[in-house]
Amino acid sequence: MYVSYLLEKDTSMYPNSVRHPSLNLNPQNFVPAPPQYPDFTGYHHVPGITNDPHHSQTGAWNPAYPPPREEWTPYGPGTGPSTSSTGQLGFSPPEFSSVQAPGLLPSSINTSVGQLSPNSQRRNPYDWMRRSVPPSNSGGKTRTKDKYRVVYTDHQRLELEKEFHYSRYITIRRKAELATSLSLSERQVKIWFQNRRAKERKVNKKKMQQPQPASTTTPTPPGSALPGNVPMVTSSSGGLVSPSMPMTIKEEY
DNA sequence: TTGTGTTTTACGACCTCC
DNA sequence: GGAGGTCGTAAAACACAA
Repeated sequence: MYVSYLLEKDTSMYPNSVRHPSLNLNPQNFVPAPPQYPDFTGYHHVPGITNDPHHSQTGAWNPAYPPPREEWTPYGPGTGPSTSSTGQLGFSPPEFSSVQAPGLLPSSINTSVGQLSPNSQRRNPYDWMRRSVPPSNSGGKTRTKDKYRVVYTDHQRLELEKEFHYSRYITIRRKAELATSLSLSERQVKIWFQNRRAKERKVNKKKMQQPQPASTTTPTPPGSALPGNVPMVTSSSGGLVSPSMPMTIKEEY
């Protein structure tokens, strides 16, 4: 997905991440950084995701992530008409920098906007930014109603991806915070994580079925066979560890 | 423009854990 | 029993070739 490519690609965006080196490790093995939610007494998350340790600038995505995708030219100025609004919050690019929860995104994202991707021919590089978003409230949509599926804004997805990269399993507290800051419901956040894990498993599965080329340009994080770098604490990804036993992380508190 | 394949939200069924 | 996990699936949104 696009957002993850952004995350994976632009290491400068999240410099010095403390997360990734440990993604394949148990939190206990997480050396340099504080363990993943070792207990929430150690995780002082302040409203406004920014302050959060893992979102802080001490954290960068490990370059071990997959190489940039050519078409990935993120954060261009959304040109389309549609950057409009999300069901929950409007994050049209202009708003993006002004309205967004302070610090939700590194400033580099916003500042770099126009610089990336000159490329623009058959496909507007910013197309992905212009997702159509339901005009109004996303809540309350059901399958029985005409429009039951909302499209999350890129900002929402980015933040979710960031969180996902930090941990495949979100804590209750983080879920609440994220939901609040992204104007999503906790249920949506939960489901997003579930779907995201499913996607990751699917991708990993696919990769495992394909013969691995001898060399790739994709640096692989230590301990991880997968560029997507999945499995950290958890067991479930790609069946690397007993897929049948979802690891319920009863974190926090 | 349209047809088709893929991705993204959302849900239900079922399972495990507390 | 409730919360949250996976798995499978529906359907909207999207990408892209013809």
